[in-house]
Amino acid sequence: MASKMMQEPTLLLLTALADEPRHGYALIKEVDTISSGRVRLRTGTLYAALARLQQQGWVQVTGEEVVDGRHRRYYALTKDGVDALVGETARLRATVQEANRRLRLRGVTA
Amino acid sequence: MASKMMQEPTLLLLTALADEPRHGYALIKEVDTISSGRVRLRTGTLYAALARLQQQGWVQVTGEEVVDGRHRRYYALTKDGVDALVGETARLRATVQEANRRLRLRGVTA
DNA sequence: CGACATATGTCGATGATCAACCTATGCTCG
DNA sequence: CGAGCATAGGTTGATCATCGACATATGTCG
Repeated sequence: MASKMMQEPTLLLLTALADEPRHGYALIKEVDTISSGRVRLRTGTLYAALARLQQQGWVQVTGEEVVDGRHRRYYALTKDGVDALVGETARLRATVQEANRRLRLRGVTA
Repeated sequence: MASKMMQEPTLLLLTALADEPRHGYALIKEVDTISSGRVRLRTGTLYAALARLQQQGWVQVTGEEVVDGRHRRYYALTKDGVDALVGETARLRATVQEANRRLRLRGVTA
């Protein structure tokens, strides 16, 4: 399992869930913020990803509520989800370091 | 252009080309090394990616040679390719930092 | 002679994301 | 009071990078 690297929307989604549970619409705005406006999660991407991550056991629904007549469903990272995010960031950091090391060899200041 | 994030095989491919030009088969082994054996570039992925990156202007063929009766085609990063890699690593580093910051808020030592 | 490393490539399937659409409520502005 | 926007949930078909399998050829080792 989990042999293939996650894509940027998924990584940002897990990052947006890393500190506390959030509901779908809040995740879209949070990802927008985290990525400095670069990534706007589409609902198609979001709900497909949440369904997939739940099936993988990385994310789970922790509650629902109605605020001002609007329904909210909250999602949270599981222990496995936290582990996955920790592992992914470690691997990415290593790759980024290696890329920058090679760029410096070439004379590029990264 | 270049709105969508590159995937891990592409990132590793650019990283493998970051210090010096390499030929296809050498890129497969180099990516394997960089990723500590985690990512084995399939030739389907490699040559499709090289074709795509050439069309994007990030990679170009810099020479060909025959060594021990075997044909080698060398690929290198262009200026745009270097810029793309620098930008990508900067964005990834920022996301990784943000993910780790949130994980620490949760009490996870990343 | 058979197997393996080196070297380049093609092709159909898979799957994550995108773009576009849908429903519904509450608030604000004119 | 009606239009438009932000909030909140979702589905569906298309796109495209990657995967897995296959194809071809040479040099080397046992």
